[in-house]
Amino acid sequence: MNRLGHEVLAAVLQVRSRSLQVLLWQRAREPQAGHWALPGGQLGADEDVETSVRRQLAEKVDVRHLSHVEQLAVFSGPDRVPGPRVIATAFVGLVPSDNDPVVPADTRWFSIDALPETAFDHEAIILRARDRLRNKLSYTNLGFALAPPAFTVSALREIYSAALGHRVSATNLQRVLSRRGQLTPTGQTVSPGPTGGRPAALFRFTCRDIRITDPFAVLRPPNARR
Amino acid sequence: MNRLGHEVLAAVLQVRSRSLQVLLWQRAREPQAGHWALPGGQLGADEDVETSVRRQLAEKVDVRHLSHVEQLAVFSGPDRVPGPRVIATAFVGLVPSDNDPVVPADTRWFSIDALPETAFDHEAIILRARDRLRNKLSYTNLGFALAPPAFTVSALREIYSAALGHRVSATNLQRVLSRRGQLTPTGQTVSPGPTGGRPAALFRFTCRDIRITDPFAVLRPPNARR
DNA sequence: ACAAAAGTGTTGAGATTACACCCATGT
DNA sequence: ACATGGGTGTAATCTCAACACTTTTGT
Repeated sequence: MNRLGHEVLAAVLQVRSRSLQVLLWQRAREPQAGHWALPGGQLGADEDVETSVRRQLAEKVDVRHLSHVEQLAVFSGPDRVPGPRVIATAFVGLVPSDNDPVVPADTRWFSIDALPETAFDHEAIILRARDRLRNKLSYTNLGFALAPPAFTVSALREIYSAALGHRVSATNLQRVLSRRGQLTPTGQTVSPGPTGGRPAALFRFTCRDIRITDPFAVLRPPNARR
Repeated sequence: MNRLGHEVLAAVLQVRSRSLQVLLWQRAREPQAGHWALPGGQLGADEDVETSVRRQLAEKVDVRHLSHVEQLAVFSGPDRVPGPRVIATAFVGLVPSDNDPVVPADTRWFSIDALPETAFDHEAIILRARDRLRNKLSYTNLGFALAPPAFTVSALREIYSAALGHRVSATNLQRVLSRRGQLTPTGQTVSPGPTGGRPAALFRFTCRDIRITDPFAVLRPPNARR
């Protein structure tokens, strides 16, 4: 049987400083020393790819910060890395924006809009991960994975704006998520800053497991009223 | 380096006799002789997974019949097949419903609602493929991959009904697809059957490359009217 | 004429954006 | 009082399902 190397890679995304950022580490050795790479590593003998990626990520970030992990795609070009062939299963990982996990010295966050020189095919993986996130923010409750446990609508607006790459209206964001039952008020409020203003109510996501909240409006079964 | 077997598998789907069917072949040898399996095979040394799956499928169906092929997911449980470990990259393949490709003697179409005894984890792959197709029919133009080059709205309704698993109204199907610009009239009509009726107009899909036709209605950029 | 199948008109429900307006707090 | 940020009311727009109605054919 033809036997091949197999690695898992993760694009770990977080909204930091109002921009969508990805966690990368700088390669110390050839090939491509100095280039920035996605965390990951070789698939172990007794683990599936999901288990493996969580194990590999533990070397870069405290896995307890990861609010969501999902498969993205296989990258399998015969020459995607130099040397012996390695197939990669790529993942998206998400970290809520209030966390600031400790990361190793060779590891940094980069805004996806200003990536450094990346290794191999990792830039393509990062962009695919970003697109996946943007799509799922629209039709699932995936916001829970980017938001802190409790938040104001303004704070949530910042997160969505950064992740989607365009302005989001706080008014309408609250209404859309509320209608879908995604937001639950905690009952608490936050006192306004020194400049005044009405105290903001704190919310949390009703459900912290991914689910489709916007079943596609078209071509739905007859008489399937929500 | 840890080296593993890697195979590609495809759930080739087609609407036949008003039901969504999948192409399976019957295993002649152990393990699981007699069970029905997805077409596929070992990844070659100099091909990526997309290339490989098309090559493997050529042994079962004339590849020219395939209107669309896309990655589905990686299946990587360490014991998903007996013997040495093999990781599978699974695909969805689609065949337009007017084709009846010649298939080998050990190969048959099965309705997804009445699967035979399947091999390994292939049933899970088939069901994932079905769900992927159903979702994409709603928010992309993927219907083109199931429909013949030209068709009446009734014929298209049959195809969508079979693929989605529920009744679809011809009236509303035509309106939704037309509004999205997916349908182009050919100008031709089909003469009615012996029972009479108005002649049906023939349509074709405007575009035969997959694209998202229903950009998610929510959380779209400000002032982005279509 | 009548039945059959195709296609159009129309209505009502629901969702979403944009924007005006009201609310609660700090200075 | 007034500025500031938070939150609600509401109108205009779109989309879609349902169903009545019209059109075009064969018998």
